[in-house]
Amino acid sequence: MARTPVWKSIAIALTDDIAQGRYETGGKLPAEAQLATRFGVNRHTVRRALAEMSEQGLVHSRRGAGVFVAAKPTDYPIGRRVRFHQNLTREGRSPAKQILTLETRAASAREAKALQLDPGAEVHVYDGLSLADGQPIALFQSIFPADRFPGILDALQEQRSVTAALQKFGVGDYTRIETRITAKLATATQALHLRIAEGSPILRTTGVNGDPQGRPVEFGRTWFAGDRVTLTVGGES
Amino acid sequence: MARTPVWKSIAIALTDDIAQGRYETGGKLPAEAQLATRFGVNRHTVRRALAEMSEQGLVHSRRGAGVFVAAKPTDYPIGRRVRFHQNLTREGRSPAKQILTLETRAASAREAKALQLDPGAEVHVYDGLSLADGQPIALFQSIFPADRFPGILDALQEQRSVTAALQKFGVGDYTRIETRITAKLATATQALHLRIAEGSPILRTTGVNGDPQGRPVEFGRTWFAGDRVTLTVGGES
DNA sequence: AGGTAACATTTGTATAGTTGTATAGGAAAT
DNA sequence: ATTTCCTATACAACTATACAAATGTTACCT
Repeated sequence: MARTPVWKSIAIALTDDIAQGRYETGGKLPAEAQLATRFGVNRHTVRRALAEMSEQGLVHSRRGAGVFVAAKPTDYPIGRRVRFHQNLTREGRSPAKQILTLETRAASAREAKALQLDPGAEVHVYDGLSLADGQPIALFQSIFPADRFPGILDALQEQRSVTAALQKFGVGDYTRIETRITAKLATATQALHLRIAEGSPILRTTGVNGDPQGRPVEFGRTWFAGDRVTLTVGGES
Repeated sequence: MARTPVWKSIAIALTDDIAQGRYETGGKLPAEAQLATRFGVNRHTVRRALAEMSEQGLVHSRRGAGVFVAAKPTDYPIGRRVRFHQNLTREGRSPAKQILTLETRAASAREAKALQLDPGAEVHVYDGLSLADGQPIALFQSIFPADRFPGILDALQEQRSVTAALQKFGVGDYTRIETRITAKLATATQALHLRIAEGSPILRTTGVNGDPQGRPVEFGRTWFAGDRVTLTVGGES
């Protein structure tokens, strides 16, 4: 008779707790030490159970903070119009953006080409972090031509929304000109922001948005946490 | 596999930022709290990174003010001609002098001997602070024979430059007759002026400058902040 | 103009809590 | 005998929170 290991039954019990809604998604589980006394076992045994659940993507832990119930993977449509805020509210999730850095610098060759600028022209750069229900979803970098959008960084600082900021400059609508998607591994800093392990899979998309006249207005790069996002293509709306 | 600690990768990222010139030397870094949100970690983790960088002399912090990019150590040539202003402008740094006290008093035995004066003769004393890019570099004390340079204190008060002041009295050129260098620990008052910790290493130089005829015109003592200055000897120009 | 008081900002310090990792060893199943 | 499961302990790394201390800024009064 192969008895089920203790840790497995603990994992089942905790999984059930989550399913029953006793711990809400995104919420914190009791500390490992507390769970250990609750189940009357050593902390390591609880850890073994949590490791199993973590591997299944049910929970994720942050050193020093606690163990959290993982949110469901996000479906993120990549169509002609990509609007972060819209994408998430449609799914009933609460989006948020966090500014990491705002700076102005000379464009790299790659950036200048994408935006059809002279090499070395000035660009405004917006580095940020996208969150859904408080959980990091993606890192992004938005680059705008400085001469056409002077002071756009101030607008972004106030509202954080690219759509709203561009509207201030008379760009009421913009659509994707080009999108590329590749797979990468998370660097240390990326992993830090996205709260994933170093070396976890990352979806990187590179895209250029243009105004109705076809002039490029934004060159954007986005790094999605592969475990939390599913990109969907097609099915335009 | 020993993963690199989070604080280390932050220190590396910040060091790189400084090296890339994103934060100019002498300039202020974002507040610890801001850096913490930018890197998505707790403030203490940022502090750990800053502590490492501070130990390496890359930054220094002032409570209530901020964290500043430490200026690179200054190469200060001690040759036959020591000109503070020249030394720094050659390195592309902006020098400044700050007067602490100007007074006239009787020379001590040591001072009288160095200047070849009768014991108890009157001397003018110029206590001041040298700065590079706004950062304190050294405390100094310049002593002049009062009978030969009456009213030199007024000249110094106007221009603060020893070279210019001596020129007013017909000393167009002067060179080092003698220089001594020793190491000390900073006293409380010295530390205050130099903005270093009490007990930090201090380079003390004692020197006598003389006119072309070999007559001593100035007896000077300088206390350099050991962390910020490297004295270089030889390689006359 | 100058001083002063109040306030907000920022770094320094202390304490406690939480997860991550390493090591060592006992008990039970194969 | 060996392997797996679990316990026990200790320490490192990071978080969370609160408060102290120094600084810079601004408003206001004289």
